[in-house]
Amino acid sequence: MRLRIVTWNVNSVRLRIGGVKRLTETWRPDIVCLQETKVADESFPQIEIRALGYPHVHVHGMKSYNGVAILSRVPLDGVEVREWCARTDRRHIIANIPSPGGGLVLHNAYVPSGGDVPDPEVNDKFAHKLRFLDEMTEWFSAWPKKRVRMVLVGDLNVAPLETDVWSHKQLLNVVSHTPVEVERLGRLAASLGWVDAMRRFVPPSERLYTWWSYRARDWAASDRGRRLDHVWVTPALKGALAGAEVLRAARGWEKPSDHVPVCVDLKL
DNA sequence: ATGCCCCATTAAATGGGA
Repeated sequence: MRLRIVTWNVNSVRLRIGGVKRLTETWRPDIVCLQETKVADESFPQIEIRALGYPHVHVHGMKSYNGVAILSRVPLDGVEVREWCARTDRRHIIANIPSPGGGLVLHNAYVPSGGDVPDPEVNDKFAHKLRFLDEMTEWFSAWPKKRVRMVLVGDLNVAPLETDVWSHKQLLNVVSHTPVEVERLGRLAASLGWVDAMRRFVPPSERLYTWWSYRARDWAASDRGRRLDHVWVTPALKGALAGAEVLRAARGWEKPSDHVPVCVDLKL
């Protein structure tokens, strides 16, 4: 069976219903993971989303900030949420996807952006980001390494490779691409031997972005992007990877998010 | 300088994004 999962930082789900519709018509994903929904659970646009063909909607949101959601064509079970860094800021939702040969565990996460100054001593937001990554690393390290079949998607807010940013040199001291964050993300990846699905299909020698600032006069012409959104799978699923794609065109849609959707196909 | 916009709150500013 083919399983297509999409992840998208929508930057307000209520403002992006049209974008979600267009995305689902373009790619026909089985499951859509959203971040930055920016809406309390009781105000989530359930009816509009269900009408797009996703009757199974699991939300974990709050007013104004953060928030994650999983939209699915198929029923999911074991839905859980996790909070990190002793906060309740709604950044992680987990579900089991039934599949032949045992289910998959799906993680949908939104890592803190980290503010402006890349120094945890003077910037609490950056300290929060590093602690968030460290706590996730510790938690994933406790899972059984060999057999676990898991997918981690979301806005990890770190662009790890030199080709994940428009200028490695100019972004070395800019939050999202600093060596300390890249190292922390590397430790998270090592916790379970996570495989970077996007880079299995787009070689590390090629530039690849999923985010372009709203502030650029012409995002496409300047093309100063970063790859902040990721799809990772555990080694047990590496052989199931059948494709990955970035919907770059979505950045040019009416009322765009500053992030674009990323798609992965698994052959199970 | 990369860039000075977008989103949610609430009613003109402010906080957050990255």
